Amino acid sequence: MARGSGVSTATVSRVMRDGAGFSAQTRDRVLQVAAELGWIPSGSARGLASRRAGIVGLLFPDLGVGGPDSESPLYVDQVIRGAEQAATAAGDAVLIAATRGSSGRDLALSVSSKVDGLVVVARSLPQADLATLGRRLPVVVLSDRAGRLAEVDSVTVDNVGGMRALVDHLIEAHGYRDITFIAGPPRSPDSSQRFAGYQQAMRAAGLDAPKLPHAIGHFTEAGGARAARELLADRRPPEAIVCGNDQMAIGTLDVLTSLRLRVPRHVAVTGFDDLAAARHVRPHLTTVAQPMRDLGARAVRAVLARLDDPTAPRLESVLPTDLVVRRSCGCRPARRGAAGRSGRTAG
Amino acid sequence: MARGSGVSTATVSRVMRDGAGFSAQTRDRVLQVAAELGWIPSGSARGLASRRAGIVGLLFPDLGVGGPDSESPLYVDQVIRGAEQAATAAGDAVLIAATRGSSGRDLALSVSSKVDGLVVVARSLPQADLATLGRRLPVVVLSDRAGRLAEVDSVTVDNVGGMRALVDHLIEAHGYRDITFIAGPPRSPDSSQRFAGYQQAMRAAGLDAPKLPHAIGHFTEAGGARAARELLADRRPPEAIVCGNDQMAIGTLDVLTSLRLRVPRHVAVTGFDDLAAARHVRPHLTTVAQPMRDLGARAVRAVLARLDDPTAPRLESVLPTDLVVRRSCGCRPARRGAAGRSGRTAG
DNA sequence: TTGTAGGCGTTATCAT
DNA sequence: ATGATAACGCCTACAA
Repeated sequence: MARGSGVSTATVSRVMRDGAGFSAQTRDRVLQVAAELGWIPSGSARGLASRRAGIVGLLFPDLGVGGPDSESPLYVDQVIRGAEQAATAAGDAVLIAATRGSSGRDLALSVSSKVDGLVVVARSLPQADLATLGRRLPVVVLSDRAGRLAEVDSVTVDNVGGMRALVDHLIEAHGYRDITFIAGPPRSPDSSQRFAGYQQAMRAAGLDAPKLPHAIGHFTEAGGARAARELLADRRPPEAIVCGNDQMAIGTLDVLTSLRLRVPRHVAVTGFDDLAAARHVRPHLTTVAQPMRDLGARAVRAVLARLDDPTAPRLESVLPTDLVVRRSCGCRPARRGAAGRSGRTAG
Repeated sequence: MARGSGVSTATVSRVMRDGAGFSAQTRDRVLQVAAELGWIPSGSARGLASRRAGIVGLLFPDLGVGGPDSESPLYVDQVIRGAEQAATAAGDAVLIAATRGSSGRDLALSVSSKVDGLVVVARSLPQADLATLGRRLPVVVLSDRAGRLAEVDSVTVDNVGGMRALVDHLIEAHGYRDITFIAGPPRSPDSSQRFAGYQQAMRAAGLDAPKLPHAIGHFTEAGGARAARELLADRRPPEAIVCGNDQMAIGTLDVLTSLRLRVPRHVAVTGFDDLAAARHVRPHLTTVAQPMRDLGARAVRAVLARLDDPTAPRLESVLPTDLVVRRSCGCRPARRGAAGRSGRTAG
């Protein structure tokens, strides 16, 4: 009827949705009255009627459950930014929630009720729940091939190829043969894929590849430091220490410094992720860049696409990684301004 | 009626909301059927009927508009995490959206329709829009005293006291008198408050305080580097360079290194924020810690509180900051394990 | 171009 | 403890 102006709710609705079917005059009138009244359409009512909330959910893991220091993998921040960008560009919004320990299932249900689809970052949820959720609404898993088993779409990164390119570089450009690997959590898909890439590179060069990582660093700075300390207690330093991510590499660098071992002169060190910290740490960290923002953006787009076409074949997108050569592997610094990137990995 | 079990929608509703008024038997039955069907209540319908979406919105600025490199203040990530934690703890969820340039108003409206209340980070929105929004739903501004003018709640940080404590330290503990200030964007409230803190400390020590900052670094690493380069082109290095945030301090460190000036021997350098990078950079950065997560958490709680009691007096919360003394100011490193913190600033 | 009216899936109020 | 039944505020044919 009259939202204050003299038109029907239908007309107001048409105007507010940018649809067609009204005169410019009517539109101006409606818009003006709305502005005067500070009136905003109700998202809930709109969502109910159109069965589309205009919201995509993003679930990510919060490890170190509980305390104020609870922490998620650092790359999650970038994923969130990428997701936000893609969603906003599509006129949607993103809802975020961190699953903490066993409360994950309840949280997932609560979030599910508010969104049209879900992006689930690796290790946020047990696989069984993924499959269940996937039957109710579009679900895209990130950095986790569990999607395949749960039969939902997935967007991942070429961990194997990235790590392989990195280790190839250490072997070919620097001639290292004695290369130690510090892994992340045993059950992390990212970690095991990266280790596989390391094994492949070693074997391809005719070197012995261990069946298991030399140490476990849990993807944290402290964990990496602990792993490095243990490694070096046993034996003389290897030629290179390859870490499963940047945070562990940073912890390793600290330990080496305190042991008066110079990097890269005495030992080379590498990471994975290319966090901002990789450029701040000394020496600058040679690592593998993941397109973290793009990961988030693509996952959101995949959700939106699935909403449009529920029958499309399952998506299994693998994004390439980039080898980023800096000083910690033993390379000389590039000239100022040179990017220091190379070796884009195929998807 | 029968959602598959044999009870009315009313009963299902009661069970799903954890309310009372049903037998344990009925509850189990409803829950079981729901699980079997994979049924989840509709958030939209629920929101419409109860006029409560269970969602809090978070608006933050995305500067460097446009390109894939668009970037927000780094502390925003932490604010988001804190907001998520507080919201989840309260059974709500948080919706995030970055305002990019002039599209801010539309985005704000779109988000407003989907949420019960809004947290608005400084510089996301023109002040006029803040006031307008504030009339429609609870709005809490973050890091910006604009809240006062717009008559909405605000949560800020004691920028003045934090910077003052830092500069006091430089003057008293190190005896510096020639202290240069690199500021952020001219219209940033954070920046001008920090400059004011610097001025206060200088005057209190009987030193000359400039009316304007010696240089402007726009809160970015590149901007800080540029500012440092300009400063040092003119004159011999000052005893200390105080930067308005950590990112500019990091840029400044790079420039000093490339000019073969040692920090802190030749020049002391300090930051503000205590980003993770402050501990990675060499030398470790003396800075002022802001409780960024807490900032986000409190803002969300303020929104929720306002929802409960619309008539409560306006909230103007100022959180204390912590002086974090590391090596870049000239202090010797603390013993391992010592926190290196001191000087909590009053609110 | 505009209005009318049924329906979206809950919650909340009354009954029973 | 449970059921029936109006709202809730919008969208979407359908009609004019």
